[in-house]
Amino acid sequence: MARKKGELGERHKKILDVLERYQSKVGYPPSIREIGKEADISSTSVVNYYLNQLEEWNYIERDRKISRGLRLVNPIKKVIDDLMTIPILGMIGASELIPNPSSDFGNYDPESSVEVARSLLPEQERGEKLFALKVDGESMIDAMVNDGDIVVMKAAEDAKNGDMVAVRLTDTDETTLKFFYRENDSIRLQPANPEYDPIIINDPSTMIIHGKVVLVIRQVKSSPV
Amino acid sequence: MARKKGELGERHKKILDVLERYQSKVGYPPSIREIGKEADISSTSVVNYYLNQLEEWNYIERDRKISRGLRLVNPIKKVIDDLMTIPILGMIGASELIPNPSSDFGNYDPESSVEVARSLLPEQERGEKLFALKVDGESMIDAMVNDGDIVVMKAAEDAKNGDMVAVRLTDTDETTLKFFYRENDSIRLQPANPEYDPIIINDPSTMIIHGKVVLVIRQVKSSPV
DNA sequence: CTTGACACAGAACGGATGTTCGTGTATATT
DNA sequence: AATATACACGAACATCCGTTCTGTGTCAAG
Repeated sequence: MARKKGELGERHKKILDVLERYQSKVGYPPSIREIGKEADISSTSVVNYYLNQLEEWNYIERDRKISRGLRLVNPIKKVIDDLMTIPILGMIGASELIPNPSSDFGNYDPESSVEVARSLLPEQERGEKLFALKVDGESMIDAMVNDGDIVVMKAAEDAKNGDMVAVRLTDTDETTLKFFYRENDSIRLQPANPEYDPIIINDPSTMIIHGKVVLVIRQVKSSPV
Repeated sequence: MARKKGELGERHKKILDVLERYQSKVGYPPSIREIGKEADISSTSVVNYYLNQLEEWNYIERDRKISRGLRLVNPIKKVIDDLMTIPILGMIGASELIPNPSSDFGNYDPESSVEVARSLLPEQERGEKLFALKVDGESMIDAMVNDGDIVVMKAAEDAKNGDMVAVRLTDTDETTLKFFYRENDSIRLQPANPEYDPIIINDPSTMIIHGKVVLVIRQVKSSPV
């Protein structure tokens, strides 16, 4: 054989190079004819021939019958994994309602979203659908969360022990952030600041869990005082 | 003039959202018919109509006559330069010394660094040389900063009113985070939590400013209690 | 010398996809 | 009322583009 199986020939490398440069320069993948032009291959079938091999060897992925339906396996994943855009769905405060996060994805607004490096998120939350809320007011001081802080959350109706959750207490009609503990016959909501006392819930129906807190971000600008 | 500048209709937002999701999920841009399907628009001409507007308003770029020949304007820049890797140079705690940040910046260690989206940082700090410290212990509760939090800072020897600074008090030998105010003949260090009292410094030589706090990040995993 | 695997080219086919046009419906403006 | 404008639909059209088929040349093994 002219080339050991699994090793890339000149044209394979050239095509991969074209793919990478084209994608990063133009913003979308090249067509077969464009690849041929860049890699000095006159026939579309030959380009197709090499693309099939590159796919088989797992250098690229192809979507059949789709124009420009191919992508590099490595770089794309990197780009996707690096940065997450998390929408800020609303405010959270003393007597503030949280908008339903499960409403469809019609809420695109570049003004109200935070970008977070995936590496900042806990391992198991990186693939989840997250949303963010901006803290309004100083009612969450016992959670060590300040006015203006951004709280990144995952929607949830239930929680495990030790999770920090956003809960709404229906009798006092307030929303707070607390650590969640299920005890014998009650639920203990523990503030992050040990100087504050926990809340004991005996009737679970007076408490609604909105979500689990994943990340708190405080952008320090200038003093509020 | 088609419309008031900067105002996006419902369908504009939806299309931008589809564009972003599709691109980041699939790896190449959607076709006009695919956009229509995702955004509940039945006619290709209507999708084309909105794409033309989005192009005119500089939200996207289009290459005519080319399949899937469109790209978002923002995300490309996002990938290139919107991620900062900030080194974690050490701990900050009750009696902990802060290593000199200007010493050796050369030791790149992926284990001890945080990646932060530039958009999270205040405008004027984005080009600066930043470093991060991990909070050790619960001595900064009055600054509403918890054990394990990551504090992103900029090195500084001086501060302006309203800045949050990391200061070391030489007489009590402790390092804390406080809002900085220069008053008549003294300096007032104000805790972020209003329930704590400020510290008044009469002798400036007993206080060393280590840096200015830019960002606080709290990764919520499980309860410390 | 065959044989067959491999690399390559060109052309033709047909589906995928961007573009254009005719039409319709609100709403505001004159 | 008449006109203009923004928004919307669907069909027809012209390309764009992936796929497939036929054919050529090379080279090593049988």
